[in-house]
Amino acid sequence: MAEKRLLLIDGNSIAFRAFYALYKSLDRFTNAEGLHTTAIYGFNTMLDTMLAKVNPTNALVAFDAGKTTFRTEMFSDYKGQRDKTASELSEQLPFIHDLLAARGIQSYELKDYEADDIIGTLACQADQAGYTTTIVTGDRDLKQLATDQTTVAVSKRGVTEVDLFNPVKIHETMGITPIQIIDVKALQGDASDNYPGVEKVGPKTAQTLIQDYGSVEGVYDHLDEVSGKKLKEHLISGKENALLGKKLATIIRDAPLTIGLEDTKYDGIHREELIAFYEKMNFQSFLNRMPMTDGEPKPVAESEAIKYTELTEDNLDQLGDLSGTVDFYLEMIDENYHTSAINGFAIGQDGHWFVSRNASLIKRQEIRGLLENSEVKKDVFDAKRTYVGLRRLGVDLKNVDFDLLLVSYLLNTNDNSNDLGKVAKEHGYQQIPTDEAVYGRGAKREIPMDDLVFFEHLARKLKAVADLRKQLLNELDRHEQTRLYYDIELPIAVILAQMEIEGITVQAETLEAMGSKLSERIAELEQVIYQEAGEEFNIGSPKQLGHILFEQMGLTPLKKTKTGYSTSVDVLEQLAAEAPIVENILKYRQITKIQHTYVEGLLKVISPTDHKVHTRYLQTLTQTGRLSSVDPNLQNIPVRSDEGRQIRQAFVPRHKGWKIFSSDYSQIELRVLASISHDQNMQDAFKNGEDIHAATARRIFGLSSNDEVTPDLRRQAKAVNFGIVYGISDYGLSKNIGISRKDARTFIDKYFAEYPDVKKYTEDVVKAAEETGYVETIAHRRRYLPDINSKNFNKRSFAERTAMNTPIQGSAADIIKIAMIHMQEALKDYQATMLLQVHDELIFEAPEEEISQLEKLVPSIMDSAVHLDVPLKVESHYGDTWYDAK
DNA sequence: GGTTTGCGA
DNA sequence: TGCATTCGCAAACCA
Repeated sequence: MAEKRLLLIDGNSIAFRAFYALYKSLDRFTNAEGLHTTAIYGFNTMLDTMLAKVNPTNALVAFDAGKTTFRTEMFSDYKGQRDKTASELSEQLPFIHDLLAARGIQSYELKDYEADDIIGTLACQADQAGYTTTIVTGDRDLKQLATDQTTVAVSKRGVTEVDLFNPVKIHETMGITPIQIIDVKALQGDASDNYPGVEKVGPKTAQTLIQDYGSVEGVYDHLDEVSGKKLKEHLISGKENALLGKKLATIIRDAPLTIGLEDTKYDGIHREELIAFYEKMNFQSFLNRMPMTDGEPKPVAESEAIKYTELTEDNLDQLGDLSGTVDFYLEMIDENYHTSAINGFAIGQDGHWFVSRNASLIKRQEIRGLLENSEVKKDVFDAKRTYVGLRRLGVDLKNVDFDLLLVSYLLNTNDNSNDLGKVAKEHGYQQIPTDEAVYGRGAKREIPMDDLVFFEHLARKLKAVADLRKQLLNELDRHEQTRLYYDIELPIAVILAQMEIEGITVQAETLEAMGSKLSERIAELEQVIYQEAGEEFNIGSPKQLGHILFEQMGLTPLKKTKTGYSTSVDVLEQLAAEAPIVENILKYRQITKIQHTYVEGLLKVISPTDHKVHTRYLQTLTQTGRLSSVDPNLQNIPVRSDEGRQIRQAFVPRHKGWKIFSSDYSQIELRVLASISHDQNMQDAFKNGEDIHAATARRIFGLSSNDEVTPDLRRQAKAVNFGIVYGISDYGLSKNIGISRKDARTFIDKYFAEYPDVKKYTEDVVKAAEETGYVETIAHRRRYLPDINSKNFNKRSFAERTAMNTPIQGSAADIIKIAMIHMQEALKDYQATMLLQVHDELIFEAPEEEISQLEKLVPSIMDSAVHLDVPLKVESHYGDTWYDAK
């Protein structure tokens, strides 16, 4: 038989605790209508914690039913001292009831009784029925309800931390049984409930008396044995109070409840209702955590049966009825859609789902006609993937309208799974299992042999896309992200697909020649290092290297990692003077990095058919809106050291006589900062075409206009500029430019003094994040920061830095995406082709005769992509290889 | 699969 | 008091 676990919550007491726990944040926690939400928020936090802890089968929250109870009947001053409940709290109580309803938790109150009595009665019934019960309260008096099966959890300062009491614990701490708590309280009285008890008898005396005589009655039966003349007198005169106190303090265990245990069944949240409630309360962090609340027993929706038709050569005519908006899904088992097998597809609309393993059917006019028809809207999951896959079949997908993956990413960058089933579940849709569940994972991942399994999964995927369309597009609209989606992200998906398919030519011979030379150097360095170490070891193993350097050779370990000594560059650089081996290790690291990651790595991914590499840009991954690049990553090809930079010599135009042409934004992030902060001083520097780092150096080092800005001062100012963008600390800055922490603090203070509106921006954006739970870019790209109000310093600080950085980095990402869209349109008249994007840089290949036009065209499009308060500056370079485009 | 290291903006 | 600049990808090592 299943275990029965009952969770009983003292509603008023917890609401009260929650309210005062967040009292200091009262003004920060309000919803759009100005309702304070501290108690609701705290209450919900407690629910999350306790539900996870108890995993109850039954739950109930008890409330007090108004001012008068049988206790006030008995003693008119009962609780008479209490201040009126703060209006900021009482206004929240109705919403706590709504919250409970949405969470599927029964709430209950009973006229003339307090919450305690409801809890006492149910706990008593539960004990008899064999439940394990947990009572959550802020009121220590409820400890009297503890039994072997019932634990009382009393919340500590906050609402999530609790002290647990069972009879054993109570005996250990007070030397009495739970029931005797009533007697102790009767003697000592209760200031908050406003009854007096016996004069001069406090907790200590009361406890000792009850330990000795068992109960109030016991004390009076043995009054002559009580030591202390005064005490005896007080006891005699206070007898009536003591007996009254006992009645008041006793929690009723047989209240006339109109419900029973069978009414407390807990089956998990009402998802839609709860989402709506969170939205109304502006509880972004809870919204973000919705998918993660796996600890709760969610109703596992029995998937409804789904009907579908297998498409064959012979029934393609059935697609003739499709019009308007068509749902389409292309299945490719491997992550890399440039090379993956194409395993099948699904197409249909409005309950008519067609599936097939035979991808070549897509080329048939009945299907191709729909996909290529720009009058027919298409709904898909992952537009870019679908474009590339279809292009491999010779089909040009047109007019994608709804991309479940892309919309889901824009709505919440945290939910960035690529698995349709997972994404659907994030949005409360249960009718589709994950790919992992159907296809397996890792080495076992494969398309099911069984048609029934595979086809059903395809059909369900298609239905999920169709079913989620309306809900998600509405949400997009509520986020004011409709334009971001239709004007930026959907067009950029097409352009990225084109760039990926085009690829960039990489000369294997060039890399191979470099590889041979590097191998020689590596072998030489190895010998020298072994010599210096006095033995052979694996230089690439941080563990073995640490052993050699710090144990064998006795160098000073400057930093430790989780697992041992750190041997990172900054450590080794500081040790370089101590032993010549260190320089050689640094060189060895640098060369092997180039060899393994770039020479060998790139050789592995050059396509043998076209001698190109075809990266994949991940459009729905980063938290800021940037792209990332994989297989290979073409956004981190070396450039800073010349040895690394030479890798770029292998990147060449696809035709002889063509050039590589590159344009990059100069200091785009600082310009964005100057614009969104409205800082006049920083804007002036950009408007006057000044070198921003030199200008900053002048300001923070207090140089006069004729003083020379030395390269070192400029370097330091540059570090401060970058630090500001990333949300700096004095510690980080001091480490970065090798100055004392105090000096770093001075620099930052001076910086904020010189750029006062930058300071204001950082404060404002954090404050806005605290209130709304998210930050936004200029194009309304949104990032939720669930940790922004965290009590954990680390988490909160990280969220604060992110709040400052994301609008800057993300707006820069918006800008270059807009530029790319304009660029691709303009290039229709040219042979030149856009090949790569590296965050603030676009790389093209073009015939030499177009170069002079590109030198005007590309910067003019890039710098007019958006209108900021400061000009955007673009620099261009070109050459025979990527290396030479400098 | 996690850790350390190092490449880019 | 603590902690201590953002966003990424990929390699080798090691359990």
